[in-house]
This record gives sequence, structure tokens and C-alpha cells, in this order.
Amino acid sequence: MLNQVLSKIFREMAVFLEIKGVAFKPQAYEKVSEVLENLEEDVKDIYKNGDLKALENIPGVGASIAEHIEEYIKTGHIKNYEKLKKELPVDIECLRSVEGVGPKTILLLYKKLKIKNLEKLEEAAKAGKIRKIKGLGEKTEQKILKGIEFVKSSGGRLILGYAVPIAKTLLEKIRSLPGVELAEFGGSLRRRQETIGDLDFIAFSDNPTEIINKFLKFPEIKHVYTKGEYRALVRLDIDMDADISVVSPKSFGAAMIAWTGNKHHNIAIRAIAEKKGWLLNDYGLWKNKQLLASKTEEEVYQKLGMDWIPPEIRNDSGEIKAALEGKLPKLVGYEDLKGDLQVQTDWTDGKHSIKEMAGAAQKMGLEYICITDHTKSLAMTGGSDEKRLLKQMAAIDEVNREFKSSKFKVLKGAEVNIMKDGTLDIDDEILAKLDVVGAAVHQNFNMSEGDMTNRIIRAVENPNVDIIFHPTGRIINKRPAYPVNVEELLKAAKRTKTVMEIDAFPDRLDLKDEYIRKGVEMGVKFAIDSDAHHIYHLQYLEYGIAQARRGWATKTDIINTRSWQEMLKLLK
DNA sequence: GCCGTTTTCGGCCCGACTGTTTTCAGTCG
Repeated sequence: MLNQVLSKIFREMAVFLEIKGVAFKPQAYEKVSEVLENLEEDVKDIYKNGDLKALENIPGVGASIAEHIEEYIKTGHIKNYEKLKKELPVDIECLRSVEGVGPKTILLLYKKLKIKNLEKLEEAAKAGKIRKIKGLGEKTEQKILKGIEFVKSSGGRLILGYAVPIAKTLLEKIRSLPGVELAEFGGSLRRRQETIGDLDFIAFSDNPTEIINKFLKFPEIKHVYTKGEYRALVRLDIDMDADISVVSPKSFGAAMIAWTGNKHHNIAIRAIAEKKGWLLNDYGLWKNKQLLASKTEEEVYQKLGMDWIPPEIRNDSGEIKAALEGKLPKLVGYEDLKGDLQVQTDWTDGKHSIKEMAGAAQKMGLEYICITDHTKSLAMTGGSDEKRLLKQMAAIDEVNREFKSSKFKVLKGAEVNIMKDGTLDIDDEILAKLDVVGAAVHQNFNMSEGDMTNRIIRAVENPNVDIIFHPTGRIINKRPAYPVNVEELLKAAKRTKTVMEIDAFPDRLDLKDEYIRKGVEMGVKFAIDSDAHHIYHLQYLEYGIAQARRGWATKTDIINTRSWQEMLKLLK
């Protein structure tokens, strides 16, 4: 995708400029690189629909970078980038991925040894050539070799839903260390980002060194990059890096803000402090040497004139302005869901019976689930035809009779397949009998964006279709979304009162936050579903809620925060 | 190069840790 290509180019340009000693531009390029990496809407479409001005509406994109993007779209390259690359023809990305190797070292290595890539770097280190460079030494050489080893074994970014359980285990171990008063996630884990690059922990204690030393004895740790009085950076046995920071409980709020980030959020709020003549650091908000606030995050934000900002939206994308104006939305809460509207059972590719799924959901505190097994054109899942759907409805009636006393409700639904032409694989007559009809694309991804958009919109316009399940079909780290114009889809959803799903399955998280935010602004309603195929999967709802929060969704934007009776009224 | 949080010009976060140094630059989060 173009966004990713440009993101990489701008990231490299940032390093090139930093190497050249250019001031401030590196940060600008770095910021736009990050924005593009996370931007789901194709910049090509943005450009096509609105020219340079539309590009400049992207955060971090100004006149100059908009022109770079235009140049790339028109010619396939960016002259400025080519020029920088010619001056220093090295593989910036891969050299920089080595722990401890930054811009200055890359330049030094190229100047002295003509090192352009990892292979050459490893060769030179093994031959003992690095230690001979003035300014580097034997330890740096060893560090580089270790770093290369870890680059090679690195598993890349971990999907949130898979990282959290691992991180929770470690967090509990940290919490149980004597002397630790509190411990929390920091970084992307606390912000509940889609993917996690490393695990950040903040422990609160007045004996930092002792805590660090105990942490370093955890058997999960296979290498220590750095350790100091207050911090340690390590490699875990799962080939992920982890970071622990120990701070006095007095500084809880300031430290949580500092270690939650993201970087651009912190830069922005520290700048606000500075403009008041104050200083915001890891330990508090200061006026000269006088402490203004530090104990809680609320206190610090408040002193800066802002409402507390939920971690999920701390990414410098408008949350600071909203917080200053007291206009932050009250995000949907982790306890707000009353039901789950996409649940599979052993009638198709699920592992458990209707009753087992219902029982597990009830145990979790939900009031209802909707059974949405696949339909007949998904042969590999043993999808139901009309006859079998009728049979399943009767089976659900039976389960409901058993649950009657507890008031738990099982709703009748299906995950109907959207065919290539936008028709559905189940007769409307049967669909009309279901409580909730979810429709989804499962095959024939290889279409033009126009055709795919029309295909799904045709399903949206079917009066029996209540929800579009996993609307873009992406699988994180595996396959991109099929080509679809989500904005058009959202417009159609708004027009027809069709609900868009936020699929909480860890590798889906579909829709993406950016589209949720857009949909929320347009007044589209959403459903957060687990897409559970196993009783354990119901827990995934948590990640769907996080996703919704990152998309600035409130309780009223999510239909399954209502009782099932109220929820049904919201369907068309 | 971006941006409007006091600014359309003049700012741009802050501190911990390491290694190679003779007092600090580079890297990281």
C-alpha cells in the first residue's frame, strides 16, 4: 500500500536529515511517517478526491510534504529522497533496528567502513573492525553483535490480544514483588494499540534499585540491554523487549503520563506546560522548583487546564484540544457491554454448543448473545441452509426456555455470506425471521474498489441486513483489507440504519479506529462483537471496546450497550 | 517542515543510561 511505502520513505528521510544535522525537520518527517503508517485511508484516494489541500488536512502534512506525496503519486519517486539516499546509500531501516545503533553511528560506520547493511555490519563486527573506529570500542562491537542476533530472532510487533495475556502475567509478578506499591502497563500496552512493539511496565516503590534487581532475576529475561538505578531494558524469552521503570508513588500521575505517551502527546502537553513557564517531567508538574501536581493523572491534566484524557486516545490527534475545551467524549467503558452479537457454535465452525456459549457469556456478566453461525455458501465451515437455520431457531428457543429463570437471552442470528454480486446466500423470507442478521464478505476479495463497495452497499440496502460484520476483512499481520471505500460504506450505513461491526477478534479489530471515529462523527451506530468460536474467545470483547475507545466512540454509539430489547429497537 | 495550546513567525519534551571519554555525545523511551 502506498501509505506504507511513503511512511518508510519519510522515516528514512528523517534519519538522513538527522545525520546531516538538520534541525527540526527530522521530527516533522518522523511524525508524518507515523501518521501514514497508521492511516487506513489510502493517500492516493485522498489526493484523488481533493488535491494538495486534502493532503494538507492529514495531520503532520504541510505544503512541502504534500508536494512530496503528489510527486510520488505522479512520478513514482521523490527527488529529495533520491538525493539524500545518493549521499548516504545505506539501508537505514535495517541498521537502525539494531539496538544502540542510531543516526550518528550509521554515518560513522559508512564513513569509516562503507557499511551499508546488516550483513556488512555483522562481518565488520566479527572481524573486530568496529572497535578500531575512534569513538566506538570493544563493548560497542559486542553490543552490535548481540543486537544483530536479536534483530534476526525478533518476532516483530505482537497483536494486542496476544500480547496482553503475556504482559499481564509479568505485571502480576512485578506487583507481587515486596516493596512494590503499584505497578501498571505503560506505552502502547496501556494505550491499547492494535499491535505492541515492546512491553512497558512502571512500578511504584521507594526502593527502586531493589525492585530493578529483583525484576532482572525473572526467568523470562534472557538478556539485559541496560540497567540502572531506576530503569532496565531487557529481552524476554519470547523474543520481545520489555522496559521497566521504577518511580516513587508520590509521582504516580506524572510518571503514568510520561510512560504512557505517546511521544507526540507528551511533546504537546509538555509544550503547554512550558508556555505557562512550567516544566512537566516524569516526576511532576513544576513551577521553578515548586511542585504543582504529580499524584494523579487527573491532577496533572487539570493543572494544565485540561480534562483527563483516556490513554487509548493519547496520540496527538485532536484529544488535547478537546480536553482543553472540555469537549472530550465520554468513551464507552469496559463494563458497558450487555451483549455479544457475533457468536459461532458447533452448528458450524465453533467449538461449543449454543448452551455452552450462552452459559459462558452469562458467567462473564453479559445479558444476551446472538448466535450467528455461517451460512451455506461457506461450505468449509458447514454453513447452514434455510432448513437448518429454521432448525437452529427451534434449538435456540429450547435453550431460552432453560435460561428463562435467569433472564439470560439467546438471540437468533446468522453470519450471512455476501456473494460476489452483493446478494445474500439465504432467502429474505428466512432472514426476516431472525432477530439479528449479520452479513459479511468471505471470499472473492480480488475485485476493484468500486465493485467491492457496490457489492457491500447492496447488502447494506437489504432491509433484512442489520449489521455488516468485520467490514473490511483485514487480518492484522496477515492480509490487508479488501479494497473498499469505507467512507461510502459508512454513508450507506447511516442512510439505511445499518450497524457497522467492531469485530473484537484479536487479529481482526475491524473496523479500524480511524473509521470508527469517522462513523461516530457521521452518526453511524456500531456493535462490538467477539466473533467467538470458543468460550474463551468471549473475553476478546475487551479488545473491541479498546478499539471503539480509540475511535472516540461513546456508549450511545454502541448498540449492544443496551438491553436486548432496546438493542433490537435500534435495528432496522 | 509543521503548526497555531499566547504566535501566520518563532518556536519545537525531558530524563536515564552507556561507552568512550577527560567532560559528554549518542541512544532510547
